[in-house]
Amino acid sequence: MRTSQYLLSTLKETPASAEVISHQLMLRAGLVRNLASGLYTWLPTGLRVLKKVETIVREEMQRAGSNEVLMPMVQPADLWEESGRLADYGPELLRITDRHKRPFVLGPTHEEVITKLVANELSSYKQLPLNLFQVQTKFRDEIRPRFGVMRGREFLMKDAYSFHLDDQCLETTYQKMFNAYCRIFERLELNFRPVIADTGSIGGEKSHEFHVLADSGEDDIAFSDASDFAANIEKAEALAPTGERAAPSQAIEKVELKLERLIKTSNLDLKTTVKTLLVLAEVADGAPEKFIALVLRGDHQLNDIKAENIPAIASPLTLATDEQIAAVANCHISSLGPKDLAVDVIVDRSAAHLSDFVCGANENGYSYTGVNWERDCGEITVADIRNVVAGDPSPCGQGNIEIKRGIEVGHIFQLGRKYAEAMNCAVLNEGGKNETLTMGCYGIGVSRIVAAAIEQNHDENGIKWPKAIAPFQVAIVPMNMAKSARVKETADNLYDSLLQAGVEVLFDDRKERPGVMFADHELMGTPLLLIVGERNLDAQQVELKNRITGEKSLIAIDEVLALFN
RNA sequence: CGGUGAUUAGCGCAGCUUGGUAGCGCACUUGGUUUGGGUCCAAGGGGUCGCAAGUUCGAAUCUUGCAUCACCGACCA
Repeated sequence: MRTSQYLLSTLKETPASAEVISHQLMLRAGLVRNLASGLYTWLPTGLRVLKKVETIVREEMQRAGSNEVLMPMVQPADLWEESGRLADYGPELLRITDRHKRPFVLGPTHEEVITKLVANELSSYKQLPLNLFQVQTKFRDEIRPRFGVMRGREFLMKDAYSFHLDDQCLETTYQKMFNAYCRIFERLELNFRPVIADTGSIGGEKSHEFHVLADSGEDDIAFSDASDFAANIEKAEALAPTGERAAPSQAIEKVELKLERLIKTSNLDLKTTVKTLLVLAEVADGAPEKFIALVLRGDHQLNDIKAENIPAIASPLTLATDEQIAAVANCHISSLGPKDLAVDVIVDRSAAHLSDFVCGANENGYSYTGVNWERDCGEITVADIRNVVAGDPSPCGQGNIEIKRGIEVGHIFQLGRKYAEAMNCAVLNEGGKNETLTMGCYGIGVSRIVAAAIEQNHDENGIKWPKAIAPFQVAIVPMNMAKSARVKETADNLYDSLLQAGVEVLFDDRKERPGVMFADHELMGTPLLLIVGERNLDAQQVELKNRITGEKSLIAIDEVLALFN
């Protein structure tokens, strides 16, 4: 490709709307342009990268035995009615109506369509297992699209679905997909981790997320520093502290200071205090509202998901209002404490390990010191309700927890029979009986990967593409071609021979100063530059510059082709 | 959806307090100059100042409403 025929569209200045580095660079390097909130046009350079990611994903899915299909983006709302998700999915599902007033949705995912398809196509267990995938545009009407294509409303996704008669077969495919995903992210040269995940609203038993590690990521991931263990922070178990709890050594004492003041004035370690939260309890329909107290060590944070998973606690988790707290404990939230509280108390494992601790006295402006659980607070329930923090022992039993930010680029689930049951997806088994299938589903955010790759591979001059997804393999940058016939001839010849050899080459034939060309190619992240100048032509050489390492070397013109074999 | 802020040329911004017919830098066009790291000089094109209503002799500027965009939060395979 010659730049004179190409839409380069680089920008010197950073558009004000771009927050994260990948979004800034994607705009500056001319990869995408914004159309409306969460909607992007892919320009030629961006599309080249997107297609390369897509190709790698496709190749590895096919290698793992998945068949490519293509399903409509527009789906009849009836299907969603059938699965029960029309009501569940909420406003993220964009609903539309056709000219006959029939309701449709823009597909945010394709479980319904694929399950319906398979229900119609399969009739015998002999056709199983079956694995189908597509690369398709999805639409989710995100509450807050941000970070460019990282969280757009319309995005490109590879989604695969597998169908099985039994759980063991599903497990085998799940493992296969797990391995295929690892291969994909290795080929993309991304620093990634598979992470144990919450199955969330989609349901099912087993699930892994694949995260690209980057500070700008939206998810917190807990790692072991001594093993492969990694889990979404929502899912990472906080183990009970080891060893015996120390015996009470202090007498309980009431002091006239708010807990907050007490911590400040007497240099109290937060780890020797507990904080108390009041949340709604789960009650039968029609029963009066009831509350439960949750107690955490002062330095720890409540994990909403763990709390919600406790049956006694109302889901979604709802914190009591100031008025409700006053009604229960006759004090402000800052003076709540577990002693003599008129509601059930659930204590986090770490808080439960404390002795002689400090807490609120359920009386405005007063606290207790030297508190001990059984002696002063009576019966308590202990549970894991906090977020893990760096330094906690890893739940895998080896090493300690480390926390990093990640960008979720892949997610694999064992779905189970939820959709197959709803859509009546069954085959005849060996005994001639109808049997409902079990399913897996496996997603990869193709467009998000482009952004994630930039987050991990850039410097102050621009993008540093991994070789496998660079828009061009090499750019020819001629020095003062307009004045030098020799430079022009050499560059032309190099371009022709590289093109013929099937190399993706960008020939910068603009009448620009060298600095402008260098800056543009560095911004776009082309891995190799071939610099053709008078300086080296007498020796029949051109300069080769590596974008990643910054290394420059001279190379004989007739050896250039050999670089790309 | 709540909180905050923004909306003036393709991009980045000033002008608004104190109303008087719109400006700077980059980009773009033309000519010259320069040519191994974003040259320099000159001339030029481009804006119903987000939309609507109101106040006023007169509104980018003041008032009201609406829309869009972004940030923080809640939400999220």
